Amino acid sequence: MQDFEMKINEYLPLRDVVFNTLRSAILTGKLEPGERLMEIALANKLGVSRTPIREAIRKLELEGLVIMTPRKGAEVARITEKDLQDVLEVRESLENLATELACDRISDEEIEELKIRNAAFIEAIEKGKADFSELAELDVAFHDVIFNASKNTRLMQILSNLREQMYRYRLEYLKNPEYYGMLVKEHALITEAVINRDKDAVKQVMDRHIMHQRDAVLTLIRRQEEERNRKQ
Amino acid sequence: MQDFEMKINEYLPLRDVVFNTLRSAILTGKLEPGERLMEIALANKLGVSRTPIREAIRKLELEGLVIMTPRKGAEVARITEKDLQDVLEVRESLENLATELACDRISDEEIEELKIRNAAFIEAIEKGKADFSELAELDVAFHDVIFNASKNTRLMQILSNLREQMYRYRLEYLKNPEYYGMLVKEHALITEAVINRDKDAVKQVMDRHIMHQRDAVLTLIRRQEEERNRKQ
DNA sequence: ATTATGTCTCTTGTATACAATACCACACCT
DNA sequence: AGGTGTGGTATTGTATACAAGAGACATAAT
Repeated sequence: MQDFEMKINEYLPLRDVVFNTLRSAILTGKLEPGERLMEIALANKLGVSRTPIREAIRKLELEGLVIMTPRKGAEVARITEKDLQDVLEVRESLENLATELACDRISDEEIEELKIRNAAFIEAIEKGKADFSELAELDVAFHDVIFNASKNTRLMQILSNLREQMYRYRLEYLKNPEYYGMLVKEHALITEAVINRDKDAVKQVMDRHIMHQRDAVLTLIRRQEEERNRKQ
Repeated sequence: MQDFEMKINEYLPLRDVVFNTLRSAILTGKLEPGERLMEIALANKLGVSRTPIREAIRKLELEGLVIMTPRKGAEVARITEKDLQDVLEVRESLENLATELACDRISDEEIEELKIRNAAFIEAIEKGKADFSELAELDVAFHDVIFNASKNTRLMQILSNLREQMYRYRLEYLKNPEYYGMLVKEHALITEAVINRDKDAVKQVMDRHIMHQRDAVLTLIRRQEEERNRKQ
């Protein structure tokens, strides 16, 4: 268990603070897959009682980030290749839906926003200054504009959840500059297609975008798998 | 607050029993939208302490069935027409995905299962004996075969969640015999198309199936809305 | 040697006690 | 009359206490 700390936010209940803390610790790998989440240990570490810890774990459980076995406790969910494949299959379908809806429903302000985010992402990549998590955030911001433009709350919620499930892997993926050119080009095409409200074009490029991400992530997880096997 | 009781299951933690109890009370309307969920009251009613109640509420919160306002408490989420529209939009896309995947991946045993479920549903409708919730269950069982055949765990999970969000409305919808003929026909077509692994046909009929359901549910919720307005 | 059993400890599950906050009612002031 | 303040009460938030189950280890029986 790597170190992680709580950001204390005066007006958020402790359980939510704990929830956010644990969540991001899991997503960034500070809590490793398979690691047990022991209430007392976490409570001491974060300086609170077991109650908020437990309530936070309940939420993580429902989100699928931790697995509970009754009377045994919680552990960080292990993500298998199959899990990722499943997530990617659903994302492919829903990102498409979101982008098509965005074509119909995006407002002029949102179009401006999209242009700005796109430019920011490109700039960050080309200047090569941003670190990977900043890059990830810029990427998220770009796609969020499209999600929001779909005007479908439920869709946005499901998609951001699916995206978070893959956060770890996406981060690794953004560390590999070999993909940058492709990413920039695809974002540009997506932006253009959405602005023109051209659903066919959007579908094409979005399919490719997700497919590339899929390939990259799967390559990555397979490599990790191999390493793990070699270690044994 | 209508009456509802806990099914006591020896080896499930109380929090999960409470969670399931509250959840189905919400979905079937025994707990009405906007109703406050007060911990002590619920705890007394269900004969447990506040702790399991609170943990159940945390999960319902994440699922979107209750809305929390810090230091004020939880209330049953109000479902607007917009919410339903959003859910239906996502379902449309995902049911399609599931059925297409099922075409590729369905096994011979599952095909047999599908035929059986289809026949059972048709029989129940034609004999007119089953009550509405039985009918709903048979319908669910039919669609579940397809979900399972998609072999995508995440997809199955999201879809059954979305379906549950609409449970109330679907039940009303099944009370109206005017839809029965259409339902039976569509199920038959879906079965046939999946068996033939004919994705194009499947997409067509599934689109129609969901569209019809969408229209029915939206008509319904609008009628309810009017009634509510008349009452005031 | 292996399996069964019992005890000890660690951890979770549940209940309860205590703290803090929000809401409501009533009175008071303007 | 209307707004504002103040206290009391109801409800949530958090901590802790107690109960019970699961795992580990040791010991005894076969």
